[in-house]
Order: sequence, then C-alpha cells, then structure tokens
Amino acid sequence: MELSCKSEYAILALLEMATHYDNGEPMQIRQIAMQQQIPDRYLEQLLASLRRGGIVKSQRGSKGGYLLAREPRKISIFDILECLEGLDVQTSDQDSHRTSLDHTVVTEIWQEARQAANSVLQNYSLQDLCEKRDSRKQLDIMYYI
Amino acid sequence: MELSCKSEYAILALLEMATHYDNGEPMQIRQIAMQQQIPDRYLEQLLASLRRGGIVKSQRGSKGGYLLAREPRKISIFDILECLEGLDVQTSDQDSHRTSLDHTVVTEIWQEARQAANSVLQNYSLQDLCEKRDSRKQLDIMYYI
DNA sequence: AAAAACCCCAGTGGAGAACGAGAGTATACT
DNA sequence: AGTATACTCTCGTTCTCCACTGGGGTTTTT
Repeated sequence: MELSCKSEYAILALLEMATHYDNGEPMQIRQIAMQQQIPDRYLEQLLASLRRGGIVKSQRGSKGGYLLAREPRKISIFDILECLEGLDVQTSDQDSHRTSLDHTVVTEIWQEARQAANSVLQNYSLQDLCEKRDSRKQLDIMYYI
Repeated sequence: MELSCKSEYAILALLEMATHYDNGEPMQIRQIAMQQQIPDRYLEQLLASLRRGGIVKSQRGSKGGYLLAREPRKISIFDILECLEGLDVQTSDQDSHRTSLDHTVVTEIWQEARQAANSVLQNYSLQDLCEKRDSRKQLDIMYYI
C-alpha cells in the first residue's frame, strides 16, 4: 500500500531521463543521481533491474550511460513497478485445502483492490507525468508574478 | 501493495465473529484463533487494536470475549485496514521546497492509485464477504455431488 | 594505455513485522 | 467471598527485508 523508496527513486530517475529523451544522448548515473538526490550506488542497481526488465537500454564505456528503451509515452508507471517489485512468487495452491474458504475470499477481494490501483497506474505514462509537472510549473510562475 | 499477515489475520478473525454475530454471545480469543489457525497471543494484540479503533467491543472476565461493535454490514474492509495499518504520519510539507516538483507529481499519482484501491475496499463489508463465502460453499457442494 | 562509464555480487545496519511471556485486572459462577 | 476464567498492558525476542555501501570486474572511448 505504500510507495517504497525504491520505486520512487526509479520513477524520478526515469522522469529525468524522459525529460532529456529528445536529445538522444545517454545519461550517466551520477548525473541523474545528483539531479534527483538519489544515492548513486543504489540507483545503479535499480537501473540494472530496469534494464533487465526492458525499460531502459545501457551503453557501456566512456560517454556511455542509460537511455529509455522506448518513448516516454509507451512506458507506464505500472510497467516500472512491475519490473521492480518483482514477480510475486505465490505459494499458490498448496494451501488451497486449508481453512481456506475464508482465506480465498479475502485474497480475492485483495486482488480486486490491487487491480483497481494497477489500472490507474497503467493509464499514466512517463510522458503524462512530465506534462503534468510542466503545467504545474507554469502555474507556479504565474502565481509568482 | 501487499496484504500483510497482520491484516489478513484480523480480517479472518472478524469474519469468524461476523459468522456468529447473530447469537449475541462474545467469542473468546482461543476459539477464534483455533478456528482460523492464528497464533493466539498475537491475535490478542490485534483485537486490542481493533477495540481501540472501535471495530469490536470486549467483555472482560469469565464468559467474556469479543463482539463486533456494530453489524457486519456496517464494517468495511477499509475500516479494518485503516485501524491496523495506522495513521500515515506524513512528513507533509517540510520537503515541499525540494527537487520536489517531480516528487509532488509522483506522490499525487500514487494517492490516486491508492484511492482507487481504497474505494474498492470501502465497498466490501464483512457481511459481503460472508455471503460471498457461503455462496462459494454451496457451489463446492454442488460440484461434489 | 588510461580514463570513464557500466556490471556483478556480497555484505551491513536499522526498522518493522510476527510473534512470546508475564504480571495485572475485571467478571461470573459457586 | 473465593476461585477460575478471560481480557489488558507492556516489554522483549527473533526474523526478514529494505536501503545502502564496497570491492572487485568489463567494455568503450580518447
């Protein structure tokens, strides 16, 4: 139910990459980490997971770094979380014989709730977040004047 | 995002109490714990929290036990979780001056997702779960025959 | 060749979850 | 009145996981 620090870091990092997506150059870990105030050695691991999940691509060597694997419009927040929070290894059906009738009903409700949250997250892309942020920024400037 | 063991225990216990709600007698911790396979010393603490949250009432002494504070129809799954997972003490606005424009947008999306899940949980009462379980039970019997 | 970046794996520290235990208190029954 | 029963409170323990750190690599550019 809580937004883990891990997921937040990842989203912020990808948001940063989405912002600079157009110029086509890879971004370095240090650069992103500094910009978003994320411990760089930790961000490194998160980006590795995201790479294995096909969210970002990496370029090794000097002048290397990370790049979004596809356009910001095509990456949903759900994609990111799914990749990071990992595959829920359900003990599945070995306890289906238990007191379980109650148990089953409870988990079903939970699934339904989770599904509701997921579909919200599926409908927001990185692009959407960028736009939301930018329009918010304009608004702040307006108020300042 | 995960259903904690704690919350599941609580829901199962309350489900048990809802099932026996009609006869009006308080249920003992041991009884519930045995029925639902929950460590009793632990359940004791959960029920204490639920009492402070106004979900259940307690009757001390011999022949004592726990009772739902109101009808099963009037207790939603959300009520239970809210009571157990505790009030989210948000550090609120002390970090609103940070890199935060990105940060703010992310947490807003998250709130929206959480809200979606919550409204699902708000719409399910203990009564609903009981009925869902019972109709499921009938179905199992049908198949058996 | 050397520097700059990613890559992999193995730990550590603290916090919270999931319990366990003991002493105390209220109530019912005899 | 006394005893047994069951809740009440609080502290302590164990275990797991998250956030983070460190020390090696390897690949690519200059």
